[in-house]
Amino acid sequence: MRYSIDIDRKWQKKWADTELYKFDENSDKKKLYCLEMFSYPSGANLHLGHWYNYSLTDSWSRMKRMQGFNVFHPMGFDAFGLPAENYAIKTGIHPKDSTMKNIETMEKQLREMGATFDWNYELATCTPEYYKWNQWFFIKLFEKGLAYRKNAPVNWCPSCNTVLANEQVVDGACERCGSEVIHKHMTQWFFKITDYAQELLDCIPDLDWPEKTKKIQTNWIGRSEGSQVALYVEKNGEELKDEDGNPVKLEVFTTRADTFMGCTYVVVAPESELCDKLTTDECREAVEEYKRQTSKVTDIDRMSTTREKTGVFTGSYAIHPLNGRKVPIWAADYVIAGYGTGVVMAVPSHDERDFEFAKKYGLEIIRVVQSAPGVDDELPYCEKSGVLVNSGEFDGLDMHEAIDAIVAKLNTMGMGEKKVNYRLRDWLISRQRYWGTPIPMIHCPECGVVPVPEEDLPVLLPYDVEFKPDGESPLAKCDSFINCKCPKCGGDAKRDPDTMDTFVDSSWYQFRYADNKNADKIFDKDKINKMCPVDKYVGGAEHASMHLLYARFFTKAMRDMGLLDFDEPFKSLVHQGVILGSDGQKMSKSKGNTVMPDDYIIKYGSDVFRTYLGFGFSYIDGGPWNDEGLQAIVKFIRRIERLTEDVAAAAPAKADPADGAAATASAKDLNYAVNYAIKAATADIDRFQFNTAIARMMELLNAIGKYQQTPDADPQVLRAAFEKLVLILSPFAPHFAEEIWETLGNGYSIFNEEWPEFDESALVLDTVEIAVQINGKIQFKINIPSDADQAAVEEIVKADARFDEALAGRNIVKFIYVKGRLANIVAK
RNA sequence: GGGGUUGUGGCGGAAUGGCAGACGCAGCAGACUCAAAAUCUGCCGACCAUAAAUCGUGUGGGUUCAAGUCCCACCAGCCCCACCA
Repeated sequence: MRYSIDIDRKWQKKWADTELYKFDENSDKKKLYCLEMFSYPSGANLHLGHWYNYSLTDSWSRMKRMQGFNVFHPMGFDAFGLPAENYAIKTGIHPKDSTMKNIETMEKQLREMGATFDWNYELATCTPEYYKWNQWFFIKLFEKGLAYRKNAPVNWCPSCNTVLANEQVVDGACERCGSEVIHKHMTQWFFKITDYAQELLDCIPDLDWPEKTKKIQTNWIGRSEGSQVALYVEKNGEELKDEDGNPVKLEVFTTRADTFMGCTYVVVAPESELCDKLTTDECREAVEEYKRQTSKVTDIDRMSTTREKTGVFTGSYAIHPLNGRKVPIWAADYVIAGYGTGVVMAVPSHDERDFEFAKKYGLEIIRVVQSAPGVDDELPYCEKSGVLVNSGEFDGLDMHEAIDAIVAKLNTMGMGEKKVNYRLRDWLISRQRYWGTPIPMIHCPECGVVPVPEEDLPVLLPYDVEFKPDGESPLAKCDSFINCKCPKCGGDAKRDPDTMDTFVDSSWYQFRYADNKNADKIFDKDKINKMCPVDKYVGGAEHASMHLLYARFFTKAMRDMGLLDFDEPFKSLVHQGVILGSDGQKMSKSKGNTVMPDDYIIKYGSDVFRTYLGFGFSYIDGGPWNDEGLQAIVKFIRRIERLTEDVAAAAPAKADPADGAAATASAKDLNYAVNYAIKAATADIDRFQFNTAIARMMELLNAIGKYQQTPDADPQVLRAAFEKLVLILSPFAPHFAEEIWETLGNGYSIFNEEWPEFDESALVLDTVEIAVQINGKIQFKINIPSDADQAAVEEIVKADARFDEALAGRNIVKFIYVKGRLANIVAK
């Protein structure tokens, strides 16, 4: 037998013909839902990242299948998105055509991987059968008040006259034409994920997720406990009032209400509506100019504490509610509209950014906190401890008491309260693009915003659309799409011209898989409760904050709508690492450092490639590509091939390595090796540590080779050990293992065999070598009975002549024995 | 700027706080061979002629009987930051 791609093809055909991996919804085995993050069909070929993620997660799920789980393992495509549209703009090939073609190619390649996907459950998000339910759910969210419209900035290229994605903005310029990108405000749809901020936070500790991912989510939600305080506004010498004649209040969130008496100015985000309202006629021109400047700066740069602060006076003043001080209101870009209330109280004496700004613009600086009474610390003094000064009735209070006292006082005036703020912002889902789910809303001049009636769904994405960028959403230019009748009044109306963020598609696909052909419902509740949540979810760590949070939000919203009965979509999560180019850089076509899996598959077969991916890297860390180690697997597979011939020649009668154990010492050694390999490999595969699992298999192969060399080797014992090796290797080399199984006359299929169990008693050795240390330094090694207790070990060690020599007359202070490992003697 | 993360032989990488370098790749030596390939055996962190000893997990501190592992500071690299997916 000689393993090659032909063997891959032989078994792929047989698996397909016999529907070996067909999922049985009615099985009474325990359900296990194993899911990899689905892929975006951008290029025509599967890249190395897909292979790394999918092939090895498939190995994991193959083991689970052999362990007796009813494994649900579907695959599909995240098929809407910007790249297909960009490709279309460049080449004229319609996104639907290129996407469908890419999906076809990728499906074929995924089959060539030899994975256990059941293609009956496939889905593609760009099909009306799928996106209909995006629209349906959008309307449900709208009905619940969880979808709403507000103004938000977009990146705008004034030259191309179009909206740009962040990735299309390179150093503040349009990637196509190089013009300077500005921020433009548009009315857009948001999902109110902030309603779930607290629950999203509360459920994190119970998730079986990587700690770092939990940390990222916790920080992303960013709960902070503080206070909201308010100031009235004076504009042109008069109190500013709203349309109803009520005084306008500037609401400010702060974690440092204790410093409120030191507030000497207030800052508003320049792009906010509030800023426009506050700006006086005299200052209008300067503010407008400043807004033009800031519209070019990214949020990340704006929040940087090292960047030089800039700002401009709005002409209005805020009135401090406690001391009546009239403080100027400035517009400055270190405050961001979408963040908190978009207004900041500035206390230059106790905040670095405020201090820098105040010094630059000559604003007043008043110390209100001292580290201890009478100590004039250098300003800004930002430590979170101290006592108050220059704060009238609050002088002398500890700053923590002062927060309570000041907020309590403000509260009696209706000007402040304790408040929890979250860094998390609502999810902006409108995209001014073609290749996505149309937003199922109608804008009627009479009735306002009206949802499309459920029976009219899906709102189909039209095929013939001009999606070249020229200033409008592509759908807005498609007359047959955009013009419609209002479902309420029947009058002429227009559809929403935007499409949804593709993260909407990927926030609930994990549920649709389980009921992917349901034409009547988003999914059947009983079915989803039975099949979901996902038991093991595997994908890139780059999704730690957004995709994974959005999917959790959708699950909770669906639960509250009664669509399903659990709280979290993904019980257990693993992130595979990133395989970089051999230059240590991220792989990209432009850098020319990509690796094509197909080249290796053709040359070595998919099993060699998969096993190498498992062996050559720490799965969770990834690392630079290097195929030198591939030889390790080539040699490993060849050795097994040769052994197969030897073993197949022996009688097929089943024997256990343990049977021979009583007979010979060599058989006993082999039996130990078999059981150790099974135990360790099983545990390692379970925790996605494939490199050490395969290392244990190599050790077992070495042990089998050694046994084979012994003169008294029993062919049946050899065969039994070899079969165990093939079984535990089978998840990584499925075609190869299937071929061996057939060669051995063991029938079809090896994947219907049970995963081998190990025998703990075979792992108990009579003696064990331990290290003897004095004060932590190794002196010598010694064999002891493996069941010896500390007293017995102490006696054995003390009786050894080497011990006296090493002790050199010192006294024994303490004797520590770590079972089966070492003895450490503390000596003085 | 904020958040996350990594740092171990020539290389990929192992190591529940317990003998650092498992398992391999590459390399070196030997066996087999007319020869080569393949295969098999042995060696393979530094220092050192060799052995012993000593040193050794980015740097500097600390905790501990014991630190690659835990804590603090620093250095270097990588990833993410809300319109890429």
